[in-house]
Amino acid sequence: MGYWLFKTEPHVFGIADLSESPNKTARWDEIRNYQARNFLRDEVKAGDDVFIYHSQCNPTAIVGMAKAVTDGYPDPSQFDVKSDYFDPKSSLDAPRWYCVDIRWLTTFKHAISLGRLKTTPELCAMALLRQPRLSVSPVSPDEAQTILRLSQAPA
DNA sequence: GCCAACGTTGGC
DNA sequence: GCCAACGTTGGC
Repeated sequence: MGYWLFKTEPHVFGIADLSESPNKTARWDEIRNYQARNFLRDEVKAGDDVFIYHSQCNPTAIVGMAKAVTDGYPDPSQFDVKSDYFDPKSSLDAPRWYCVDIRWLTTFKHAISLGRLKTTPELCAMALLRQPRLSVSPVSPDEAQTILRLSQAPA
């Protein structure tokens, strides 16, 4: 079972939107970056755990967890001519973009700020810190355990 | 709002 | 296939 980190801007869609209807799933879509796409298409599997990270806010932080309830599948928005995310170069035969459905699991009592992540030695190799612009990134099992430990106590 | 880093596009 | 120009992201 894998661990991932998904980034989102909370003023658009954040952990509060996920937890609002805890039994519903949310489609994590509109991702238009090839590296992130490759993870969604090839590696994200139903049952994987997903850390949710809030960007473009203060403080930026890992704020909770969700669970992937599907494998990655073609993002419908790429076929919707009315969508801003419509991609004329994509086809049903050869979809270019992928998405995944997730369900809220937990909202951390103590969000883990980017500053705290950066000063935690066990996390120095984290993809989030190495490639800060990548919106879907892998988390190793060791990193996941460290993040869970940090979430249990304030900084 | 600024700016650095990074990703994408398109002419050649 | 290179690379300059341009667009986007995201921390601050």
